[in-house]
Amino acid sequence: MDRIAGKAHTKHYQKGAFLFRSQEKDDALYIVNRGKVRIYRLSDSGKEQLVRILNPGDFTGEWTLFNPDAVHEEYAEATRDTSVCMIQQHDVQEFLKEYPAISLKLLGEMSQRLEKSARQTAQVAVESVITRLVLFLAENVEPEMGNSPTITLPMAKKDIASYLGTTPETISRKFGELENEGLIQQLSGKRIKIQDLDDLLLYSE
Amino acid sequence: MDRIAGKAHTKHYQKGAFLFRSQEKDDALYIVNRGKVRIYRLSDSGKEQLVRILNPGDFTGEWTLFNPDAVHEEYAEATRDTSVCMIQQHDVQEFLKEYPAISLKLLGEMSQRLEKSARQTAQVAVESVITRLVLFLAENVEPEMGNSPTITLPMAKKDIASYLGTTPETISRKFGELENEGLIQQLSGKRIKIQDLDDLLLYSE
DNA sequence: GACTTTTCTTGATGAGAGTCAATTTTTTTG
DNA sequence: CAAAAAAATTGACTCTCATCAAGAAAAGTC
Repeated sequence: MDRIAGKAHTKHYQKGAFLFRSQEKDDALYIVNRGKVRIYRLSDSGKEQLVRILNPGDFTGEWTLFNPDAVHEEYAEATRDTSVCMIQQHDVQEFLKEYPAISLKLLGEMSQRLEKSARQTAQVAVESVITRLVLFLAENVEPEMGNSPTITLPMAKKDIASYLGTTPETISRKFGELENEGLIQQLSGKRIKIQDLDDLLLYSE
Repeated sequence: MDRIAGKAHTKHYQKGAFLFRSQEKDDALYIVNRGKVRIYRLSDSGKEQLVRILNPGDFTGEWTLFNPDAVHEEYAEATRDTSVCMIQQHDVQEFLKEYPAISLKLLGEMSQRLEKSARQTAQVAVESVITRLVLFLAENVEPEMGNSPTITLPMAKKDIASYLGTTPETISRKFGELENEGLIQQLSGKRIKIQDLDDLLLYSE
């Protein structure tokens, strides 16, 4: 373990700085220590699609890691002051050869991410916006509480819009619709009260 | 290598048979030997979204492999007579521990698939159908030829529709549109002639 | 706390794409 | 090769959602 620790660098990024940009050559693995990082893509026409948000403990960069020659197409932007642990491709490969069990862990993580991505593709492709929003809310309820939970949106509404492949205007209207139907209540800030989770899920058809 | 060969079973599926269905407990890795397999998902409302098509050499089942307890949400259907090599979760894990280099290969494959999935999500989310179709065609040109290539559609148009998150009717219309614009010619069967690849790509805005 | 900036909301309008239905073409099968 | 099944096409209609614009609210900054 010390071997790899010796190869890792800690880097700090201010809010708004990029860990990497699309098309840039880069072959490091980034593990977030502190802060928050948005991973997104840009279409030809300049519209962005949020891929995911990295919180402490999350990592990115596995693409270039195992496909060193190819360019990647994502942007990684620190949305607040962030520190990351950065390990070069070569060192990671060495490390994985030495500790095969880690590869299995990594494969597990990757397959989860793949599953999530496939699910998101399917949702964006075939579900209406209201359904996507409901499913998004359902995925983000804190598991603790019962059937009438209060949730905290994990990102700004404009980011939810981007993540769900729609616009802030539409998201705003859909939240309004859910509130009119008595299914949710928008409390202050990012807090949302769900009246009845089952009812909410039933609404998405 | 013999160790794993001993653990593998060969199974045959007739056209229309399922290797597995959504929600079914299953923890095997499937490697396609011969034939063709459609991997797809169903929305609540019953609409399907094609995730990918497996040809000989391709594999699936990695999800349950590394997340044995979770249920998967995909359907794997043989679209012609198919034979697969099937290996149980436990045996794969043993095998990977014994040959760590394979894990690295697998990680490479998974990260490519993840990249492709993310790209597809982004496209379905923010691009118009005509743009998605053009990008799909561009991705499927055989690399050999110059700027006026002939391509063979890798799947039925209805599957392209499903893959691109739209309907057969719309795909049919968009192909017609491209043909009217003089950008492509639909030859017999699944063969398409592209007049000028650059022009085609420029059209997608 | 006042100012600036970003995010969110609301309205009006239009276009892209889905749905339903009927026909034609292609592919499959015995 | 003929019959059956599946896939593709075309037309008419509808509707969800994006866009543009303008104002309100919230968050961040000095």
